[in-house]
Amino acid sequence: MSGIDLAVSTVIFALRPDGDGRLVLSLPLVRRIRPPFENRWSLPGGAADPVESLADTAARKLAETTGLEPSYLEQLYAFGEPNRSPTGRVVSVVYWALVRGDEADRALEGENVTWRAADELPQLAFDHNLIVDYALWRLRTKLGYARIAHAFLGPTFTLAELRQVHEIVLQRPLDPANFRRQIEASGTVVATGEHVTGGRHRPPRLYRYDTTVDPVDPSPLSAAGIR
Amino acid sequence: MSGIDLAVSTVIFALRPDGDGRLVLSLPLVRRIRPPFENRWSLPGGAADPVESLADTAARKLAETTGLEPSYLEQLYAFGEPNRSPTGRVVSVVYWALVRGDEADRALEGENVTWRAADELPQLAFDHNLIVDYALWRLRTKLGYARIAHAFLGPTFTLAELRQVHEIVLQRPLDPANFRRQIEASGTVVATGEHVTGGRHRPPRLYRYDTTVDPVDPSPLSAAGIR
DNA sequence: CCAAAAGTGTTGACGGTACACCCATGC
DNA sequence: GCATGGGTGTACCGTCAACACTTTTGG
Repeated sequence: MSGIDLAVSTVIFALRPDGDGRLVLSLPLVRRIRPPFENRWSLPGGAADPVESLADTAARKLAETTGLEPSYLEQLYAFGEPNRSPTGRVVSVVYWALVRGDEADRALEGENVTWRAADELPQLAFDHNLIVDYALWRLRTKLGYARIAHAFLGPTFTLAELRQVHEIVLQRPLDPANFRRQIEASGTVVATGEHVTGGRHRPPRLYRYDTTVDPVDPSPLSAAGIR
Repeated sequence: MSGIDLAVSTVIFALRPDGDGRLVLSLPLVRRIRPPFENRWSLPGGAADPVESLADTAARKLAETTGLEPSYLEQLYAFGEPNRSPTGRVVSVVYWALVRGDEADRALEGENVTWRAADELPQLAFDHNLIVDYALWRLRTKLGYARIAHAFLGPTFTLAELRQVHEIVLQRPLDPANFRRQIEASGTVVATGEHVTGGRHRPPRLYRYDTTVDPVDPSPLSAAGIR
């Protein structure tokens, strides 16, 4: 009708072990099986659904390609430059998502789905490299003021694990003492009272995210239930 | 084709004098002349253009309804809830814009276009009240960390004028001394060397925005030339 | 006891706020 | 001179980075 195709894509972040067993910020890519950019890797996505909300479509595509559910999902940007697809006008509403590491371990992977380190991506189809760069920038920026790192972890975690998430995403070491105080001051986590034993050191406390407070985003959109 | 209509709308902010001559944060609304929401006020916008970029469409619609050019334009959000229009599925990519006050004085206004104070809006069509709330939140938040207030002013301005912009948008008084130091420390304005005479007080310096530094947004998108 | 990581305490630099005070102009 | 706003100086306070130090486990 309007001559413009509407698509939904998602940048999916997870922390996965690399060859050496070290956790790396990674994302899944899907191989394009038809032109344009045939055989090139691209972001998971597809045509917008006439009935679903855009966020639901993003979550569904995420589940279809990875078998996972997002623990965090947020709209990134609507990309609509006229020449971004050689086949015609396409406007892509892009979301970004976080998935838990223990879930990502059992993620689908195969001939047409691959996980790659976020900072070592091949040349992707369309403008998807730019999109990932922007999503990375948003993730790193938002980690500074919103408490979303727990979305990479399970329901309970130690502060050392939470700090490791920050360190991997931000790519720099953080002072354990100061990190502890910042998190405790934010009031977003509560101690479960349990401890983790088995390490060759003092047993750390277990925490869980406090769901009763702190919406990550105080914007009017979250109040309206829009993600 | 997909059964989804793609629209572009814009929240246009300007500082305009109210009845008492005091500047108020205002925005233009257009009267809907057909169902749904016939005769209701709504945001300027229309169907996405197959050839133009989304930002260009937003700027063109802005010019068509107000006769003005935006001094700042940025994408706000893509609204796409399935039930936001009673006539069918519509996804609206919404932009927000700032226009200069001296331009806004000669803005078009008539039977089907009206300017209203941003915090005293009537009930608008569709979800446009929510959209304006979000745009207001973004404007106020962004004013705190990005130097965009000059977009409301002419090419040269005094620090008192710039401070007044902040005070009106943020709706609270600011300390002139501290405001001066913050702005000067940001390095985003330079003194022209000229002064404004005629006031019953010491003549203030004139400043202009320093275009050589400080992109308002250091995100990868602005580096790629996308607004 | 030793190693290692958890957790606490202390200090100094920095940025923002409050506010006293001086400057330059019109009347 | 006086009122008015422009512009400067300074003290205080909270936040954060740096780092010394204590605690609790496994071996």
